[in-house]
Amino acid sequence: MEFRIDRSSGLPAYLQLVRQVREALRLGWLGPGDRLPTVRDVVARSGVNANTVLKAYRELELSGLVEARQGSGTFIKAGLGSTDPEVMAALRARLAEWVREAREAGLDIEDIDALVRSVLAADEDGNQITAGDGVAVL
Amino acid sequence: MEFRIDRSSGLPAYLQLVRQVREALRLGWLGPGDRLPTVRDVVARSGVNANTVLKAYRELELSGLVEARQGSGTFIKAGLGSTDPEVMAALRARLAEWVREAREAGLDIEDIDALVRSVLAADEDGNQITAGDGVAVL
DNA sequence: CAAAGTGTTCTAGTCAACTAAGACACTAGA
DNA sequence: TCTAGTGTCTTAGTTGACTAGAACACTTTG
Repeated sequence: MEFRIDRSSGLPAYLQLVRQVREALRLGWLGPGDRLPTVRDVVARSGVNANTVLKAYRELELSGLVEARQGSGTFIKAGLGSTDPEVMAALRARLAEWVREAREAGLDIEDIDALVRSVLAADEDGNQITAGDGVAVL
Repeated sequence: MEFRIDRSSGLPAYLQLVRQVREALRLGWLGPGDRLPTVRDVVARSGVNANTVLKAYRELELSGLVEARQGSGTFIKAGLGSTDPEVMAALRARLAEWVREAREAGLDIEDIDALVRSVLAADEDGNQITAGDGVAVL
């Protein structure tokens, strides 16, 4: 497991860590029994403070995804991704192809990002009732 | 132009505003001469403080995208999206189709999001030298 | 001119995120 | 048993995001 902390993104570091673990679980890169990098490991390599890492790990523990064993490490407790890895790989391949097409059409990363976000937002609106949960639409 | 402020996302409100204006420019929804919602408008509808909105608009102004005219409003100064609208629409349609497939395969929004992010991250790594710019890879 | 609507500034304060450095408690392995 | 590696806690402090409320400056319209 490798973390990427982007300090310029505006998103709090501990949330970036949480998100990345969750994503790794979604994608099947991590599964029950796997050990996360040690707190000191993350600290040493990213410069993030130990308390920040701890906060991320604690949040993951509270949501039941990991289990911290003092003296030994932090381990994945439950999985998240329920999708067949092969299906996942196929979808991934087709998405990668779409990205390639977009790039060939001259779009840069930000263009692609904007497009993706707008499509996902539209999809979310059409399929789920999320209004009210802290989301204001004006 | 409609803004969506998601207080639970962890991303500062003013950055959400900035991002949404930039995205609208990328997608061609906004162009030079268009007027952004007034500061008081955003305040009234979202509950965000005037200073927060102002901070977002100021950031957009600093990057040369909008122009604030005191007493009259804030207007788009320059465009961002350079891509042909038709090409954009085509790409959008194909992406929407991909999303539909993903949903049919049983993926939920978070699965899709994780997949998209990982593909985009891989793409970015392969095509651009972004190391060093505040991004730590561990 | 007057009024309404616009961006702008100010002061004061709260809260979350993060840093810093150290100490403690527990576990696994030599 | 000792030691290195682990998670955990404590205290103290800095910074940025945000809120609150008010006032000011300017433009447009009637």
